[in-house]
Amino acid sequence: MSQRPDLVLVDGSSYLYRAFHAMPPLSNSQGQPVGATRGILNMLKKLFDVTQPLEAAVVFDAPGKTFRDQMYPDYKANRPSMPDELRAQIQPIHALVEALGLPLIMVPDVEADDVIGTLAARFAAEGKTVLVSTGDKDMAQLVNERVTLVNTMGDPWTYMDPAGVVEKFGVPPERIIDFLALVGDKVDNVPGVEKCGPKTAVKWLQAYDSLDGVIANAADVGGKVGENLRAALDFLPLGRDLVTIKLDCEWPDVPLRVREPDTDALRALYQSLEFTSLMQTLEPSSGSGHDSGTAAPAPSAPETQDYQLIENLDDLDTAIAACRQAGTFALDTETTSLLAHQADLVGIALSWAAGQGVYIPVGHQVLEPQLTLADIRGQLQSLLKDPAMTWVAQNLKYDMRVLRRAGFRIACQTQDTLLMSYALNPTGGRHDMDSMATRYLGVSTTSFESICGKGAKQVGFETIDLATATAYAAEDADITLRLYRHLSVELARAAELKALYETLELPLVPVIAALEDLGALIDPDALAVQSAELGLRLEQIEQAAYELAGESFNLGSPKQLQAILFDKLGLPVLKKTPKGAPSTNEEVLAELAEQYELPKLLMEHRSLSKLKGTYTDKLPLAADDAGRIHTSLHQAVTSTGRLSSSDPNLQNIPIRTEEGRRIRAAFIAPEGHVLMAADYSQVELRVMAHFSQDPGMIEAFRSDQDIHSATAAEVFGVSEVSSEQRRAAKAINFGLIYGMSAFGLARNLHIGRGEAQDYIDRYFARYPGVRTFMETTKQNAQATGYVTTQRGRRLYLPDINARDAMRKRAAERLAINAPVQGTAADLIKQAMLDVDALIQRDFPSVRMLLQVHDELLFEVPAALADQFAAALKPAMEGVPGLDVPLKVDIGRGASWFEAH
DNA sequence: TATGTCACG
DNA sequence: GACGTACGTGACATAG
Repeated sequence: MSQRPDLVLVDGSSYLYRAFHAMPPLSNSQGQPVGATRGILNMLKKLFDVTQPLEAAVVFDAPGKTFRDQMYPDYKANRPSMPDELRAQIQPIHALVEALGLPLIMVPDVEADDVIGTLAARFAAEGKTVLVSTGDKDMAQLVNERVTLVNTMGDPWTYMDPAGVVEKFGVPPERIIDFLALVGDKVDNVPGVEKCGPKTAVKWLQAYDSLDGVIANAADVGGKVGENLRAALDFLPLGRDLVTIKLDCEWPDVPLRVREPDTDALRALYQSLEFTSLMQTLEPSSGSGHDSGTAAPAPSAPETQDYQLIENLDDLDTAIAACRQAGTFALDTETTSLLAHQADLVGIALSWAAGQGVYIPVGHQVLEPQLTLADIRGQLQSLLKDPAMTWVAQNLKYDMRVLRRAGFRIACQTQDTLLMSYALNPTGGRHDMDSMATRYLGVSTTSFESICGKGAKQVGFETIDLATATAYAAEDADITLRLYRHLSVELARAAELKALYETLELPLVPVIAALEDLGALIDPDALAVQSAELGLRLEQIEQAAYELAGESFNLGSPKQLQAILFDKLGLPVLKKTPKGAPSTNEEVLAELAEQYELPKLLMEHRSLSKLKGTYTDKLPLAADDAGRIHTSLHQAVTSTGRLSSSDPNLQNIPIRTEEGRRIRAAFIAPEGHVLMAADYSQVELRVMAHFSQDPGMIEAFRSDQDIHSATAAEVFGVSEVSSEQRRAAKAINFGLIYGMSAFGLARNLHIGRGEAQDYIDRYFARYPGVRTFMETTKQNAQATGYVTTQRGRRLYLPDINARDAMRKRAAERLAINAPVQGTAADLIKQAMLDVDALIQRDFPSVRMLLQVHDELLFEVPAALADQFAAALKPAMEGVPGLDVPLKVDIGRGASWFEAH
């Protein structure tokens, strides 16, 4: 074929297998198989170099069954399932195709052949020339004077036009279907006529013109093969249908124009695949940037958007079937509330292919007709309970809670783009869908605010008209699926981050969802009593303060306070805020309180008004009718891997002061239950011991010593440790975890800098492994740009090589702290999974209630308390990973206060 | 919305 | 020689 074709179609699925078997089993340094990827990449580059078409498509089989399986249950029945080494290469290959600027097409329910046939027929009908690149002989049926095949696997390439088909098969293209039906196809498990090979088939077709002719004259055919032919007569029409390539598939009308390659995306892919020789073929990077682990967004090539409103059961069936065929689908719920425990379903959006999505309204308060939840329940449930299906969500926990609340059971596989992004780079940007669409896909999305307004004027999604709702919701599902495809490729490039996501973060979602659903039970009356008492005391303090100040003022206003303390009363300014104003924080007030009366009152006022304003007044307002508070535990917020809690924050309930502990006493166990608290003892220091491998520190934990006393004995060289020495050692141990300086330690302990430096020197002399750990950690961070936890969680530190010394030192402190804090977070997350499994297996009546960084809180039936405690302790202490033992302290009681 | 402060680990 | 100096969160009140 000498002239340039108008359209080039690539049979990706055929090449996938051929490249896989043709190439040696290459893998890169990560153990990732890359042989087929390399083969297909080379083939595509050469093919498009030579042919230079304006339009093209690389077509792959969509996952799942096809219409042929419906026609013939044994279709492809003896084909072994795809080898794992090949399956692992599919996503990278798809990503490469897109990065090369080639349109990638997969259509559910049909095979790649059918899509190719349909496109070839369509273009040929318009008078355009088509080149089909395939290794599959069945494709010969597509050949005509405008459609040519090329097999690029051999050298030289072999082209097949109509004359070539006759030459190769002995029959013209329009007889190929008949030919294949007679011969059969072993690979696809389509039987033909027993003992009828190509020779016989050609002979018969020449004699009787067509398959119909052969069938009509079957009685005349002699010999054993004739008997076989007559035996096959019933099957032959079906066989013919099976080998016939569809020319009229439905498919997403995506543009087939060949785009410029996306060099940034290619570079990222080549790098991760370790195709280093190909890196040099790319132009220099356009971005200035520091690579913090995420590839630059792909070019925002215009995507067609096919978003449909589902108004009847037929359309619903079609959409559900498409999801089922695809096997992987995005589902996004629209609801009446951001609070999952009071969110009712308003609608469901689904997407099963890029650019496609549907919206199924079930609870809009509009006049337009819509289905009801009852109408869709069966179909949706069948999808969600099917372990062969994969549901992709953005913030899975929310949608999971909403659907469970609506009565659905979730038993399918799940994925969460929020957590994928977080695992890839916790500080790489926000992980909400709009931010991720911009960052990863280079597309901007319709924001919820632009649909529903914001602030006080915001309206519920249930009031939105169906067309607007469809455009918004279907896009959400579409983008979620596209993000999933993108993030899957990125995660495939970093095995340990993939494992972190798959084995820790994702399995934790249902555990946290259940814990949020349960909610912590409080005693609102006790809090109300405390509020009233605090109110009285605060008033007394205010009156006393006004007298001392000589005027009344707002004690809660740092600004007014500054004026009174420093301007009016002339107290010394001990410290300034970052903005340069005189500070009135607790540390300052405490020092001033040694000499003056007013600061002491202010400290008490601050403390009590905090308790009242944040806890005793507010917590009762957050409780539901049953008196339970459903906090949100965020899994993708912190830089280190910890959870965070909000609305309300239950991870900062007071404990350090007596008045504060009264608030804990208002968190109670329900009738017949106890609250059980299980704390990891000194977990961060144990992590430090593990990382540093310091013999002294490890020994202290292995022999279960009081670590602060042990540290004091070592540092101060005494056998009897005074309480003052222990306090100092404790401050050093904590400072250690934070990346302390002599200045910080001095301030904390109220000692001189020299003395603090002396402590630090002595500490490092006794625990030299710790100093080594700190130095190597910093060096590693400087070399790689990030630090890691025991489970491979990564924190990027862009400032680690900063010129600005202050920023550099701040990054160095993070380099030390993040692996420690983050590893502790990894450990307790694993503990949550293990304990959840324990509960499901042996203690189904026990409920996990809260996680507070190193503590888990449970509601336990009183009768089971002993048994559960006995099982809980080894479960938590048994979390693997450290070279020092973990220790768990367990307490229980009628309230959280008593459990401690 | 920014700031200062303080509750927790 | 000066500079700024311990990690991670979320909520509240004030003030602009």
